[in-house]
Amino acid sequence: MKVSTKARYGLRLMMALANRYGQGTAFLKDIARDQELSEKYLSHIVMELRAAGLVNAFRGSNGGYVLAREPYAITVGDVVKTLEDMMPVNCVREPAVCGRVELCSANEVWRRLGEAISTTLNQITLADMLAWSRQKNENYVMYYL
Amino acid sequence: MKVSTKARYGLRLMMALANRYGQGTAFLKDIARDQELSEKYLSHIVMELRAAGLVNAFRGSNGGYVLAREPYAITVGDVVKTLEDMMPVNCVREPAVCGRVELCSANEVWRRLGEAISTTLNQITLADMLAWSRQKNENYVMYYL
DNA sequence: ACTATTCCTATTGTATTAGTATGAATATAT
DNA sequence: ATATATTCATACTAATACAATAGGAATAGT
Ligand code: FES
Ligand code: FES
Repeated sequence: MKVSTKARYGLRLMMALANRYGQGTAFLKDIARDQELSEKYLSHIVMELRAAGLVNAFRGSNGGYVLAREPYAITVGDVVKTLEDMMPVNCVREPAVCGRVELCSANEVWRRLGEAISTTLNQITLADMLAWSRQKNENYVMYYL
Repeated sequence: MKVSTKARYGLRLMMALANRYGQGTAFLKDIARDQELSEKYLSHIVMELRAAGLVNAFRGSNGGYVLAREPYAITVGDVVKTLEDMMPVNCVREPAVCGRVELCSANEVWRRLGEAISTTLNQITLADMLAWSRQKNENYVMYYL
């Protein structure tokens, strides 16, 4: 039960964009360098985020990416669910997978788990994360002064 | 973010034992047949459950397995956490994995997610599941009479 | 002794995930 | 126009984790 690196990288990418929201587009190249991630791999990820309407893309020289909405209007759930399936088991949505779902009590366990996961991630916005990050950064700087 | 089949099978195995709790030992062979799972594969799983103190084993002819505690005293969390890691990301427990955890706000997201997962699974007992299952079974039988 | 079970270790198979390669399409700037 | 810098699209390869099997040793009843 691990979240994929795709989702983790995707969230970091979104945070990089959130962090400079309002300051124009960012090149994938720069984000990849800053976050120390493969640009090629990130390009797959950002394309999915674009298809999901979470970022806007501009092609050509001086192109780049921007967040499609303000940070408070994008949740971690939005990001994660476009990059991987947040339902921890298939038989909740497709009862056909396990025979005799009517009799299976495990099904209810996984349904509740799925609900807990999405509830948790849906209630954290990128703006929340920005606030945490800035607070952490303050403490960090203070500590090392 | 899927729960492994190991954990899913393990839970079904535990439910099979819970369902006949108080009626002596069960052979793995029979459980495997009833649940339509590979006995070989189940044998790995049940060994881990035994090592975790969730089932007791008896060797030799007329051996078998029994639940180590009463169904209300075993949670789904107990079962799942012995069969896979319930923490969805490594850097929560081992901050060294990602550099600069102090500055990373994603860390807090995964910490909360891990908490939601274990809270959810820890509060469901095998007895709860038995109750659901019996209720479902009643409805099922009624419906098809 | 015989049989039926659990226990142990090693190996193989399979699917998913992670990452790379290559080049086309597109927009800007000179 | 041409050069350049970016995103876009598709195909391929590599690495890892997961699922399952194989073969036999240990153990305990009959
Ligand atoms: S219906 Fe899928 S776990 Fe039982
Ligand atoms: S510290 Fe692990 S996600 Fe940032």
